[in-house]
Amino acid sequence: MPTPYNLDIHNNCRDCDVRGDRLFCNMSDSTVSALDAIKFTAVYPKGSLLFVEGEQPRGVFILCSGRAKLTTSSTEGKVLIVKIAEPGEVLGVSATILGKAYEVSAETIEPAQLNFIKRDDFMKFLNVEPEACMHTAQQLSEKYHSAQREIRSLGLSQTTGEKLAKLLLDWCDRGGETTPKGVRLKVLLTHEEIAQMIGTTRETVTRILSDLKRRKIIEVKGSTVMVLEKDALKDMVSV
Amino acid sequence: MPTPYNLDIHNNCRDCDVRGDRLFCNMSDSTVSALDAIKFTAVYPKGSLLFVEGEQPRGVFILCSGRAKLTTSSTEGKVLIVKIAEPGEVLGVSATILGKAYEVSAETIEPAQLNFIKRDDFMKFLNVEPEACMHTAQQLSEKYHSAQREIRSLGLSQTTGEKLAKLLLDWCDRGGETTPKGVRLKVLLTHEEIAQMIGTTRETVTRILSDLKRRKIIEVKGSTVMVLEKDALKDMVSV
DNA sequence: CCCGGCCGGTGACAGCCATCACTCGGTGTG
DNA sequence: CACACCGAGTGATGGCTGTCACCGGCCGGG
Repeated sequence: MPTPYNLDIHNNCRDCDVRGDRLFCNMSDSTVSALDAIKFTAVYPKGSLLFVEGEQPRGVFILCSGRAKLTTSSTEGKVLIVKIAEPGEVLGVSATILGKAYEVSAETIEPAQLNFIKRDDFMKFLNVEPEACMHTAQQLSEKYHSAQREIRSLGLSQTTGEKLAKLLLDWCDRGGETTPKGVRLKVLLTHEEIAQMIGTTRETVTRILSDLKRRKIIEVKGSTVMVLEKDALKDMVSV
Repeated sequence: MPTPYNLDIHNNCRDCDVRGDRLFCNMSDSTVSALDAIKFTAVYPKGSLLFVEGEQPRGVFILCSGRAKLTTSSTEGKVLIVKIAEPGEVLGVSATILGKAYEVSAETIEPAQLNFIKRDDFMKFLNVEPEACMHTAQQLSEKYHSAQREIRSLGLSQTTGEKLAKLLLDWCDRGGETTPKGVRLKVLLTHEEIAQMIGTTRETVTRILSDLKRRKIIEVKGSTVMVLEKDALKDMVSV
């Protein structure tokens, strides 16, 4: 049976076949059943705004499949992509727990399935299910960890080239496909979005990528980037 | 009776008179007693290294009194002060929970009292005491929240002046003493350290502060800074 | 088929700021 | 008292990169 957006939909967390791979969802049957009872599953198209920076927290979203970008922006309209969230992550936890406004905005960049849990239900869930609370603490630790990496990269990089090199290396470690020639990456972001990830402008990204091409460190064909000289990238990075 | 470093030492968390004010420590008597059983209290002089970035996590430190700076540094030796931790904060939680290396270094900048809890004990504590787990999740949420603020400031600020203005405004909201003339701040950091907080150089900090003085936005006398025109600072900030 | 919009590529230019190199005053120490 | 050391202040300079401007290619829609 075809499903919307060609997603493999799991209506029931208990029977979810990828549950074991997910840091948060990997909990005992009884806890997951409790989760099933309070969650609302929905499939969102690309570009859906899940929540907006500054908004009072309505609850949390568990990203079952698809990816979402977390952004923050200045009053001048400049946008910073804080993170690309992957399946398994829980979005909006910290704001929900603290009862403070969401500190970032979340927007799907692919069709995505999400489980929404209302704030009250989620808090009760944490209080009643110690295992859930523990997994939430882990999830938050992961978030803090990756936020620290971001801070390091933004604060310590000397040049924009360094930040971009670091980003490419990150991608190599994450979704890279290693080939004899080098690491092949699928980059589904525009130069504009890459710029927003490292806090610079589109033109600068274009220029640095051109430079890397000229120096035969990378090759670009459409949306695939082939990293030929990973070591050369590493040499550019001091963070 | 005089105590080392003139600190008011609490050997016993249960009888601690500031417990109620502390996000983490504000727990039921039974939970706090369990905490008392596994903690090691010690007083550290200024400049003590509690843990170092990259080190495997030994456990967590609860900051009872005094402040500590959390730093991260590049291979080139450039240092970024990620945060000044205040009493009540728990340091090293995320690394301890994940079992990954500490992502920052922690160093006391004043004489400080800390409770150390070994990793195994802490993890058991979280598993056995749901209330502790909940408070840890809150603590982590706070940490994530402040990390996000840092990311915003580092990534979205257009100029160094903007970052410094934002830092001054932060200080006004935190420890500022409001007077008819403006907000009086005690700045116990050197220009060098301020530079490390906003990812710039000492010279630039000196220059920007001089500029603010010339424009009569601030006055500096020794280690006290008087903010005369808070609004002027706000105008400099778009983040 | 043409047109508009989005994305990528490039050049010119100015401005911010990191770097280097001094100076100066205060503090502590031998 | 001389000296070292640290923090602060300042000038000169060069390079990175943000900004503005324009062009070309691609794609989808009328």
